[in-house]
Amino acid sequence: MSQKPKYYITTAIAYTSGKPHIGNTYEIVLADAIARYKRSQGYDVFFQTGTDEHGQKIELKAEEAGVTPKEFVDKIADQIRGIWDLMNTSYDKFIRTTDADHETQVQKIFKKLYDQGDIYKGHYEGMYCTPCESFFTESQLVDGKCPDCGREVLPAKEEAYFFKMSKYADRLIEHIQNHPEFIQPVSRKNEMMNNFLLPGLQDLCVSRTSFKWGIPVDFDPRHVVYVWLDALTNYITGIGYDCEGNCTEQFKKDWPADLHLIGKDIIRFHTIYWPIFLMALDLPLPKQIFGHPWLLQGDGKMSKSRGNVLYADELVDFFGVDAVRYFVLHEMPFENDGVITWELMVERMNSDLANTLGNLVNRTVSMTNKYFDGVVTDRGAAEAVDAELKGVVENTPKVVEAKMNDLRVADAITEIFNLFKRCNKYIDETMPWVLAKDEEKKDRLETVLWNLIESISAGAELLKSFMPSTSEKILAQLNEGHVTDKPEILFQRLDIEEVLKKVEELHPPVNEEEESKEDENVIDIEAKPEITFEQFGAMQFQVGEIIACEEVPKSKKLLCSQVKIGSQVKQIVSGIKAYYKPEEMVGKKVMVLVNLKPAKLAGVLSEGMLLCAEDAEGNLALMTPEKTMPAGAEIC
RNA sequence: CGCGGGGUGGAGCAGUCUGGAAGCUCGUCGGGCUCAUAACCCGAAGGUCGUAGGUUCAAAUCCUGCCCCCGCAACCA
Repeated sequence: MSQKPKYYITTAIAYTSGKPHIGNTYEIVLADAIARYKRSQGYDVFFQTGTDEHGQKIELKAEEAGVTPKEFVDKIADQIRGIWDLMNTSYDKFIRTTDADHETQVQKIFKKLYDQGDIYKGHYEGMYCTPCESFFTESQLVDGKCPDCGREVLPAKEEAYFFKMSKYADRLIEHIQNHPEFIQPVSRKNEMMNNFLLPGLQDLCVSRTSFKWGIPVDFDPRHVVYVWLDALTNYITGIGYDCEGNCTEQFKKDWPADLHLIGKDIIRFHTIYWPIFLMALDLPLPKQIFGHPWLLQGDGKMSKSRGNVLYADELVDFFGVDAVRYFVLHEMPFENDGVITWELMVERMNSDLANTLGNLVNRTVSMTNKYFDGVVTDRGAAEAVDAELKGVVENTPKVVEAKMNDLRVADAITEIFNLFKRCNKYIDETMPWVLAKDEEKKDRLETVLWNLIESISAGAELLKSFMPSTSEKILAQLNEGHVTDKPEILFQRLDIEEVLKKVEELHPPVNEEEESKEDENVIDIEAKPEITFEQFGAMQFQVGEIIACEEVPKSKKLLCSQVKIGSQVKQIVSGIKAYYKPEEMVGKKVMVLVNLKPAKLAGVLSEGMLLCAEDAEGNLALMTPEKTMPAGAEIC
């Protein structure tokens, strides 16, 4: 029997729709650092990660690629696993939602929840966005398009199973209020409570009939289990949950999870739906859910046309595995999004890794070789200056432990590097090269070097969880006072200009003109069904002159315009505040859909629609007549 | 009055709960040293702590108004 306390940590499972970028990779590295640290603290750690492989999006992508969905996800899952391995992450289990035992168990869970009345059959009606696999109500649409991706949506109605969320809401609210550590960072807690729990939970759709690539509902095979009941349950199926009661020993030991590490975008699903599923299954809730921030590109969002998408394997080619681990762990603050740029990485590489740490090891090994042929022991020639160094060495593990317990991984690393900085200072304080000139100071010199080796080794030991192979290399070079003949360069300094040049060669920048040209030519929108001339004729378009315009109070995007059309004036509200100022609207002649049924927007009546062109980024441009036309002129 | 987070030397952040000489990393400048990867150590310059008021012996910190940024929610005819 193991006496060690257990620690079960998971990452979110990665969606197998494409190659993961550095932001996705961050999560697994963070989890790995925590897992390794807990192991070093004597915990019996189980660390699970994996892939989420079902859904319509994958079905479509596979079709495009001309392969079966299974072939498609096999390839991507391999790729993801390859990157996790490249990053030297120590996961114990890589679960895939296409694993047979997971699928079986999800079917059983679905059935159980149905039998006990938590899941019921109803139907879903609304506008559906295929790429996002989401239904939206009419009112949620943006310009009649998907609010998430901006693409076309189609009206759809389908039979579906729903989960009764409201039944467990009170219990969940109570749990969250009684366990302040449950949602991390705490600022997210309020967001969840105020926006979702307190106003009342909607029932959650848990099945689909619109695609096939999913786990079939065994008692109603036209349905497949829809995303969250399939994906979230990986945390229990992966360690051997069985809802008929035959759970594995491992499940009994490891559940509930100690930490679900997830991105801040899916906090809602993990802090609301997941706990409620668990309540329905009569299982204890995970102890903590940490929604980590995102790692962002310095100059805006990643975009392939800008050639600035960062991938882990590419960064590893430039910097090496441990350096990349260091960047992502160190640059990520606890609560706000972190920024990562080539400049920043080179700076960290040079100043922290090469200068502070690498050079420290190098000079220590060199001096030990030079003065003592590579072997030193403690001569006991202590002096007052040693005490401060020793104090830092003794204290750092405690500080690191405190930081790690709060999941402040970046801070923990900083503490370790402070130890190395203190070592560099110690060298200047003791000036070994001066001691070396005086034969009588030989013992003191040896003691100084011994203290250094011991201190650096202690630091390297702490570094193990964050930069495992670097830690090993340092310990091997110092080897308890029997140092290597020649110091190995741990991190080579890099020249920022050269790096940027290479990056540019790797990703030739798309120049502005080409990019905009590309945008113009490249926009394809989903084709709508053909209409008749009569249908077209039903719509009345006219030129309107904007005679007044003001912002709609309390709305972020709306402008309210008075539009003169012929002899009448209509009030029209439009979502274009981000692109036009009210004063520049006045006087414009624009294209208006006049006979649209009036509606209220943010409480303001709108009696028509100003027509705009929209590019791929959602930028809008008003349509205006190419020659001067009077207000009210018909557009036909 | 939808909810929440934030605005601190050139850059990135800590400090705010529990008022009491404004701190860290990088960069810049000057000095020291030479064991070392032009690395290391020391020092300096640089901040109206978004803004306007208030409380206080004392405010980055507490209170109030306002401006700006960012999430979530709503909304974009």
